[in-house]
Amino acid sequence: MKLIEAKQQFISSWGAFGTHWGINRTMAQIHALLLISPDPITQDDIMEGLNISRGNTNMNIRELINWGLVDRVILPGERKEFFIAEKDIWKVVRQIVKERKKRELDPMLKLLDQLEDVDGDKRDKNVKTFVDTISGIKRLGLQADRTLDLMIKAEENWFVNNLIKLFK
Amino acid sequence: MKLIEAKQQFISSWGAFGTHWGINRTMAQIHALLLISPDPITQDDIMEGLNISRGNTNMNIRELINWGLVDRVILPGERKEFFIAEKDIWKVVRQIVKERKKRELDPMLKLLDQLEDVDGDKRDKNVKTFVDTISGIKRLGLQADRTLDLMIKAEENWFVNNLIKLFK
DNA sequence: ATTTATTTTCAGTAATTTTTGAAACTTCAA
DNA sequence: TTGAAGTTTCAAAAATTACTGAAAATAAAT
Repeated sequence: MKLIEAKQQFISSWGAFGTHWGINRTMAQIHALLLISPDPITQDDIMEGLNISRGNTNMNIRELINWGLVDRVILPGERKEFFIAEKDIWKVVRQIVKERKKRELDPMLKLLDQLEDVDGDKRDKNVKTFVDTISGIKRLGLQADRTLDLMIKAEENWFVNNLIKLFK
Repeated sequence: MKLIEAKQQFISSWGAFGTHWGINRTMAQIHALLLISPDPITQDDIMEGLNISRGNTNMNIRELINWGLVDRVILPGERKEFFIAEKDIWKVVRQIVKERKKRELDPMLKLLDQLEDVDGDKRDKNVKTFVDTISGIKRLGLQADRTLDLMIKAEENWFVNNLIKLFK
């Protein structure tokens, strides 16, 4: 397969993949393009590479920067801004885990705390089922929380090697 | 907080949560409603509980059944079909992991295999960056694949206890 | 067989999300 | 300052995704 063709394929698939995980297609595609670009590139490069508008490009780059996956770089002598993605995929994953945990898991746990102490008699099976469900989810959530925290701190090899040892 | 209010809150939040993970809002809400229902319920119960149409209800129940999260049950003497959700949240998570792995991770790994042997000289930095990116993702994907396979097979306590030990 | 209850399908509609592009804003060099 | 280059914003349009409801299909009862 030719490089140009493979790049297209990768960008397109990465975009489709993103949509299955609640990430918008264009954002994932910009990320893909940056991942396979050896050097920093500009907004115009991205617009051209993906055939998208300036506004769309700008918004999604900003979002990628917010997620901590992309950095703005200023090249000496250049007027335009350039962008570059973190290439170490393990760091990328840790960064995504960190952000999603903060944005989703933490608020969910807070909510579950409130829901857990609903009024009513636990002998009422409606109350019991509700409380049991909420408690079960909370317990799982707390475990995920702890595990992910440790994962975020861990070094790739340390984590992976241990997992391999553990499961072998 | 009153039970009825807490139920509403849970259903609504579970729906919102789902949308962040590529699951459609209604499907997640139906799942939530079933999780907190002590006894099996009918399509009409769901329609009424969530204020949605028959068609929508039917489609999303079918989807939940496909995901292995909900079962159809026939009650003796009843004409209508009833539905019930798996209540053990650890089983639910394993089932979701299993399905998403099959639907998303496996195809992605297959694609990466193809993309990895792109034509061209690795001394060309465009080729090198591309291949390195693809290889990095593939390596991570393979590790995730193995780990998740073991997780799917594992018992809750076994897995969690080991992780806790590992990270302490 | 016919009627009645229930489930499924799907074309059309509605809601939501994403994208565009032009105007406003900012930055910097002359 | 002024203006050219570059960036950001956001209302409107387009695209995508989800939902409705009535008709068709299926299943059970008489």
